[in-house]
Amino acid sequence: MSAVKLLVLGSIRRRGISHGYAVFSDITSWRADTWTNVKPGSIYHALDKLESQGMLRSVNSESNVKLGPSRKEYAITQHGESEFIVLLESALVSTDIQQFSVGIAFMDMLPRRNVIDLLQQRRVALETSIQFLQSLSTEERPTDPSKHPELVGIWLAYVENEAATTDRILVHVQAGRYKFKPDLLEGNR
Amino acid sequence: MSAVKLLVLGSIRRRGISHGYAVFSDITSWRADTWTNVKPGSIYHALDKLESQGMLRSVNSESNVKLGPSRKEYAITQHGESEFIVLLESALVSTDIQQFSVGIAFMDMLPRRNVIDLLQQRRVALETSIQFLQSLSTEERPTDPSKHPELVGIWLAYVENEAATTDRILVHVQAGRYKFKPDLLEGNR
DNA sequence: GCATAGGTATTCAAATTTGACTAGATTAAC
DNA sequence: GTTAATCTAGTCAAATTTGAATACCTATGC
Repeated sequence: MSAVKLLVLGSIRRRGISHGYAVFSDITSWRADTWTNVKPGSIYHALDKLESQGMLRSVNSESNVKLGPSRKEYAITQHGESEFIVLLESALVSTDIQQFSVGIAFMDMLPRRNVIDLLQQRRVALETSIQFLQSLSTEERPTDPSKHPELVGIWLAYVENEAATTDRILVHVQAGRYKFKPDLLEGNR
Repeated sequence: MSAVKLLVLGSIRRRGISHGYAVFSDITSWRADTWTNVKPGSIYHALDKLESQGMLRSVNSESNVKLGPSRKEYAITQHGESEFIVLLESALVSTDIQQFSVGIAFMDMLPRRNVIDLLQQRRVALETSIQFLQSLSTEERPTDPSKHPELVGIWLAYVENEAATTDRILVHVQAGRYKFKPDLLEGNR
């Protein structure tokens, strides 16, 4: 699963009412097309799919100001809201950089505490990968690719870099940077 | 395009005559299933496709030693050989880590000189990305994701790490590590 | 006043990927 | 010796992604 659904839900959520081309413009304007790979076709497919799953609903906006061909407009449903949160949380723990990027783009939709927790989970998962990769034996004259020092090196460097990146963001978020969804300070529990 | 075609061609090329399940075993044995994402279904699809494009041909091996259900066996054609080289060269310059990994796994099928040249090209492409990402302005209170310091930071760290990784491999290859395809030392030209 | 370029908006066929399923052979357990 | 598990091998429908094509509207130059 790519990050299209999260990107589409997030874009529509921001605007309240939106349509395919606006989602596409958002995504290209915030350069998400370079750090993920979503093409127009995937967006329209995702819109159909999300609507059929009850996460979006069609709205025929009164203020459908014509600037071109007719549009199909959508709004997010309650079901879509909760799906958005689920996808967002899973993106923030994903070791995949594309998923993770989209998660960071929308992280302000969650409370700070929650984000810190998810980032720590990602950190742990990356640490496990580091341990695993370090445990692999390599050979100067590798008999098969799994023993190739450069191949192992590529992936070790990748996960170590992701771990460092995660740590850095964690520090910033813990230090109070960026605005987040207000946390309900719960006196009970 | 994922790295499936390159992986399938490379696996069959190594064995001379092979079949879907053997390709799948190779790929999992050299852990390519963790650093790319190829599932059995994609392999069989790629085999069909490559055959229909004349890059593989069916062979009914005499020594089809039965150890289970019947197999479909393939060998690489001359056309497949040249496609393999094209895909391999493009993998080695790709900034995508999955593509690149597969390229490294098979780099010994090219002459050392050629590999060095391709790695230098990758290095240049990454440098361009670094320059671009460094030129982006960010905001503490980003109005949209493209201005988010952490988002830009994630990608900058990624490409800088890839650049460093490429440099490291380049140094090793230039220093004479690993065996490569013998270079035809050309007196003319 | 009209072609044409560019921005807006979507559709659709084709290619690819995923995930679940089928099924034959061999091994291990009992 | 027969059941269950595992390994070998592949198929197929459904989901997703890609890329090209369509079509409407507005501004611009000439």
